[in-house]
Amino acid sequence: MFATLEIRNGELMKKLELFEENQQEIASLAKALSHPARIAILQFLASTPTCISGDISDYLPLSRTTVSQHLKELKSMGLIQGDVEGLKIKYCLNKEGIEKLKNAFGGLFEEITPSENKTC
Amino acid sequence: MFATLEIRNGELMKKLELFEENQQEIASLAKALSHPARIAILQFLASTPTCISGDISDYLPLSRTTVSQHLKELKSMGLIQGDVEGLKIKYCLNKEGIEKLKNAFGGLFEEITPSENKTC
DNA sequence: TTCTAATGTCGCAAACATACGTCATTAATT
DNA sequence: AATTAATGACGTATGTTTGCGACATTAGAA
Repeated sequence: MFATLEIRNGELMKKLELFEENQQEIASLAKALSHPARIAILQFLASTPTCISGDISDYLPLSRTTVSQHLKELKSMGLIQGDVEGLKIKYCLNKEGIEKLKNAFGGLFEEITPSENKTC
Repeated sequence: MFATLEIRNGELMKKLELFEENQQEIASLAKALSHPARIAILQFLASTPTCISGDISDYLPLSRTTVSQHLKELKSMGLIQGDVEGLKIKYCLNKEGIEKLKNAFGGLFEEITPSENKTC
């Protein structure tokens, strides 16, 4: 369950890579949720009746450039999708990604439920 | 639901403070989970039959100092507790903290469930 | 009281994240 | 073809996180 030091290609692995796939996946997903702007974006996309085109930064206290970066991060984690439609881009939650997110955290939460009969 | 620019004490607020309490809380909890070492620590604490004293870094590919910092972070978010017992410290999951974590994410996950009948 | 072991704190360096202005690209409009 | 509007990419400044060795603190053992 817990990683030990390894060498690969004659080089020391990056510290992050010394953990399990499972641990890395959850950590990555958690990182995607670790900024209030990204939470706000997910909530906003969920709250609209259609996928959104147009400037999401109108709804956030951040510049368009910054929001664009947060969108990119959410997209790279598969939590949202952006479909090009002519000059505009329609942003939407990505069903599979959100499902993956829920499952990953669900699994973790089961794993880390403190047992009742633990002697401390 | 979405913050607008505000001034407080004549100073510009920190960007992070421009978001809702709710969004900030989830983001902070997510940040606590955003490193594989911290996931591994939570899993490890959950997996032991008693609370753990002794060097958790023995089980992780990181130095004692680094692990100590990760423990501090988890503790500051209330996810674990460390009870001093003489010279040793017994680390344990913190029931209330884990509960809070589950509720926060549970709430978010409900909120961001993509609706079936959305027109995209 | 001195020594030792368990643990935290400090300070640094390197890596990474955030925020944003400016520029590049491209689709539609004139 | 030239213009405009929507958007992403690039560069950069500033702040935050990570990782760790060296030092400090403290409880108990000798």
